Amino acid sequence: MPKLGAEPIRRAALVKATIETVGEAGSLEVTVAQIARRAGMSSALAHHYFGSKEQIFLAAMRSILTLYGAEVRGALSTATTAESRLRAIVSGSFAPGSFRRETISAWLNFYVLAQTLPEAHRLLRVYQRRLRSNLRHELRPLVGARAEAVARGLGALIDGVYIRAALADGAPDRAYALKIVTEYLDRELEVRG
Amino acid sequence: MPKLGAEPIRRAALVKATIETVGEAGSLEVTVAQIARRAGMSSALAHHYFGSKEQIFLAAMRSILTLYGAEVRGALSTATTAESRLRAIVSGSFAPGSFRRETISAWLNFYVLAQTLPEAHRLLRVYQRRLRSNLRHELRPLVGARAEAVARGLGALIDGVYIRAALADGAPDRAYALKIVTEYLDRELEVRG
DNA sequence: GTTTTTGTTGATTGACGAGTCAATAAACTT
DNA sequence: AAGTTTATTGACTCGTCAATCAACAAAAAC
Repeated sequence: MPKLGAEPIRRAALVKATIETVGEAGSLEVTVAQIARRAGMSSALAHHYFGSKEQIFLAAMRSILTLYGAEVRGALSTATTAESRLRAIVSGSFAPGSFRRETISAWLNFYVLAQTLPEAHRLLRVYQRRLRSNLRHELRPLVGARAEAVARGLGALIDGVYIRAALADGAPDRAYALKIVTEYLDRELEVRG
Repeated sequence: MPKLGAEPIRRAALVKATIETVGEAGSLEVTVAQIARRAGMSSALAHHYFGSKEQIFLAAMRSILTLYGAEVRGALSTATTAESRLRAIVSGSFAPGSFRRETISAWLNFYVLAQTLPEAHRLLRVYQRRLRSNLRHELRPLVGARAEAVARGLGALIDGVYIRAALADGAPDRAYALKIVTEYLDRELEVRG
């Protein structure tokens, strides 16, 4: 029953299934067969399109990072002032598309993958650098020389809130996560003297 | 060559080897044989003392959390005022005994383990609750009603700084990690009006 | 000095899983 | 209609690894 032009559809289905499977299992120790079954195909086909399990994981990770980037860009698109752009980056980081149970769990696992797989490591570094650079850029006019430090702190705090959400039971509380990070930002933006 | 009273020595050696092996591999996908070899014994003996790989991991995780707790308590022992105690908890969190490359990497992996293993989950929750409760207690006289929120923020930030250190290349920079968290604390402790 | 307890391992079992391959089938090409 | 390309899978290979077991060794107990 070969429909032509199946490749992109199959690849997308596998990426989606990978995130779901890893997220649900809470572990990278999932089999290609499990992923393939969830994506509605044989494991042989998964290997046919991706070549190896490693490549499947990398594609899934790229997908997560791409989605994340898109959500931040989306949030940024309506913001004009430095402060509103800053807040857009933060709230974009917790957009409902990314801040989901399985996505967070998959994210955590990909973090671990980056310890082993150089390409995964590279991907994560690119994301981190871009985030920090964006934050720094908007922070400069607001906190001057402290921009670098605040950008790093914000980045770390976002990661921390993420992984804590991975461990919490029940659905991740978006408003609550946002509140923690926003309050940090508020403190830093307060005029002091 | 059976030396008597070997059990506690063997167990300790296995726990140490587990942390090192997981830390170096950057993954939980290490074999019992690898761990046992590093600890200088056969894999059969590792199974003899721990029963299963799962139990070995749990013992290693308990060890990490115990060490962490001890370092925080140690730092606390010399502090008297609320603020100095608060700072002791923070700097204790980055004590050189805990804030090591392999320990951090192992920590991250155990975080993942907590997604799968209920007992690991429980252990992590106990640690988180205790940390938050300690922080809240010292924060109360300093920031009043904000104590709860600040305690949560600090906890998340510490975790975030930890996992970022796991990804950084080179030795983890203790002073730098401490600086990020300390500055957060400084902002929160500033008198505002 | 024999029995029991504690320590220890090599060899084996049994399961599982990544990746390959040969075969089949439907579409497109000429 | 014959040939080519794309899609698809069941069956198989080969390696790996957790866990078990039988056997051996030394100390303790009796």
